[in-house]
Amino acid sequence: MIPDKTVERLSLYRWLLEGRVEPGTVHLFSHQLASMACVTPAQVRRDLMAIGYTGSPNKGYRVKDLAKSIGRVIDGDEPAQVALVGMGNLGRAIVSFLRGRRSALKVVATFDSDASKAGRMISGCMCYPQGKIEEVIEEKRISVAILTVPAEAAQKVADRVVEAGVRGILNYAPVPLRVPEWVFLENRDVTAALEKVAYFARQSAEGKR
Amino acid sequence: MIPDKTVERLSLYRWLLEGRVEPGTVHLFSHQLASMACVTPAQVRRDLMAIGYTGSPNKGYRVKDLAKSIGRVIDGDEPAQVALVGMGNLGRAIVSFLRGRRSALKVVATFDSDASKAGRMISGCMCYPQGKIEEVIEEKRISVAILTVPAEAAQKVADRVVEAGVRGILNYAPVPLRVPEWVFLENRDVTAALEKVAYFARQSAEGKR
DNA sequence: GAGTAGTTGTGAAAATGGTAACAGCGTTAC
DNA sequence: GTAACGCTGTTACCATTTTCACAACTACTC
Repeated sequence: MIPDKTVERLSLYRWLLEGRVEPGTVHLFSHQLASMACVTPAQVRRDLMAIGYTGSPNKGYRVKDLAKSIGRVIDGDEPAQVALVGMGNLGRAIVSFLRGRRSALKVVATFDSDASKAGRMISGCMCYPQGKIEEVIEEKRISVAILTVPAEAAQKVADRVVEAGVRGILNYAPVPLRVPEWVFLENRDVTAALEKVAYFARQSAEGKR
Repeated sequence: MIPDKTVERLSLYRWLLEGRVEPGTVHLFSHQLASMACVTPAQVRRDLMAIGYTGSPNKGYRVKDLAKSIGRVIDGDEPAQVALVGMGNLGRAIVSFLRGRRSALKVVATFDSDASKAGRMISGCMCYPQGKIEEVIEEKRISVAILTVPAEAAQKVADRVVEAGVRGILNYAPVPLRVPEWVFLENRDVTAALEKVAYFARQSAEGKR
């Protein structure tokens, strides 16, 4: 099992390799990739060790090969199907954002409690009424859900998507969720992140005084 | 210095204490707060130790006192001033979201490269042209910046806000940023988060097969 | 007043994540 | 041919974060 943080960095490495590299570059050393990703060379080598990719001591890593190897590990055989629940401002922004990026991950369904949004394409994706969560998730074999619903609704929605078969949740609602231990949960509360940044910014400012 | 993760949880505890508690509750035990926050009781006690708050062995923690103590540590004396750069879909969504929440953090300025947005109130906050970043940040003593700009622009904007005096950056652009070591940086790349969740969701699904 | 139940605060251990150091190996220089 | 160089893969070490376990304490009971 590859550690949490490593997966995140691998995703970044791949993105860098797919277009952020000097055009025409075939080989790359760990220190070059490290510099682009703002991490140490040792970190890069260790991360690549986790996926079993091996470079040559004198050429480094083959850009295309490496990107493909990372893809095999992260994406697996077929791309994961993703649903997003809660088409408020944040939900729509995320859907639009993801549509613009090449990724093996596709948002194939969105849901909203507002019935007037149902049945329409919003931000390029079909929006269903919330009553159809179970039906659509099962039918489309959706395994990942993004939650951008109000705090009050989050736990109930989480319970429903888990019950319907979702194995991973990316939670933007500012509330902790209780999920079974086999469901992977990542919290992305904006307020908490901002308070953390503000706290350390202040620490830094006080240190300078 | 309080550790990174602890600050995030403290922020959550405070939010829970300020309204998610059974009305009329005066005292609270660590296991009750832990249950609400979905962490272990030991974790709660450790976190509170970090801010030097101490409860009574038989009553637990005083709800109001604790919330206030956390606030003193996290917020400091005066609330931090926040700027957001990049009023695209995501930027506007975040500004709206933050406006709706009680928080010591106020977004007091936004910026966009699109000149037609300049000088107008957008999502309830004054939007300035990007040329005024330095001027406005210095004038309003802004110490925290949220970046929701395209990947290509992110490093340049980061350099400018740091130069102007910002000490903490919350980065939503999907690109690693190089900042001086005294600037606190938190990355919130949506794609990376989603790929991570998808990876572990798949692991979980394969384990069950 | 002594005993009991239930909690806190904290040292010690475990787990997790990152860094440093080095053996091994192509490649190049001479 | 061989010595030297520079990089990789890997191991051992270090730092940070979480969990465990338990002494100390307070209220309550009898």
